[in-house]
Amino acid sequence: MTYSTEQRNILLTFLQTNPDTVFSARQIAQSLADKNISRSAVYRNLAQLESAQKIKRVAKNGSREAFYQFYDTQCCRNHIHLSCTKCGKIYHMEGKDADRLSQMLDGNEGFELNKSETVIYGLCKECK
Amino acid sequence: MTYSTEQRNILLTFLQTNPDTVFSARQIAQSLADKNISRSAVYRNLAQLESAQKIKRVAKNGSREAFYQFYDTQCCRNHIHLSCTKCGKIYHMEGKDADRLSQMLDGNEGFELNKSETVIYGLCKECK
DNA sequence: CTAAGTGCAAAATGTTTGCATACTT
DNA sequence: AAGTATGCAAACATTTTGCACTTAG
Repeated sequence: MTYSTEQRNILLTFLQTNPDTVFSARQIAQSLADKNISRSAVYRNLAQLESAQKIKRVAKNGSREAFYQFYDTQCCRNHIHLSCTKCGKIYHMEGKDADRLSQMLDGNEGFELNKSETVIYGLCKECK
Repeated sequence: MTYSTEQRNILLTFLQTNPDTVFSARQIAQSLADKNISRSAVYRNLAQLESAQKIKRVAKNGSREAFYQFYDTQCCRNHIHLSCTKCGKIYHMEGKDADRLSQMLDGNEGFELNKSETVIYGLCKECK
């Protein structure tokens, strides 16, 4: 069994409040510096929440830190994430478009897209 | 000016010989253990070759290591990389298909794809 | 000869772990 | 009471750096 602890809730609430931003563990720890949570609790809970699929870990290209974002199973399943390299915002590609993309890869290259692993990078409407 | 050194050539040759595989710095250092190149030269040359755009650094999802692969400017410009999560091979999505994908993102979401930053994950024809 | 690169060991960075203590159920 | 989580400090893995020495141009 996993307990509901103050620290876990602090962490999840923080990520939940910023669902469309990707944070490094360090940024998270920093943002919660005034809260009652230690560095190791941050790391352990990030790992715990990830395997509970409440948050998602993403690799970021220039950095060797681990990055995390809130992951709403309801909302994010079957979505493809578009990440703006300028403003850092995450966009969710809707079902029909996502399916078209998936079908296109499957048809032309015989490649079966893994939607939850893939992040597409570029510039969003606002930034370009 | 940058010099052509034995160590730099060892490194580049190794990656060039395995153009469709992604290696961590550690794996590279290990594979070159019998060659005349130190750990720091591996790291410094990986960085140097990356900024010279002869190799490409990619983030991999589970790991906090840096990964690198050979990057042929001639061949890889304008390609989208498809990475098989099972066998690890990299596939290059050809011009016409890549353009269709790019246009589709631009049209439906107003998102301008960055081809060289994006890696699409999934299962290749052979592995699925 | 000069600028750039090398190897080594030490430092820095980001993350994980052992352990005694505290909290949840 | 039992099982789980916490905080701290120490350990760890990967990468970077300082420095004296070597090599390419």
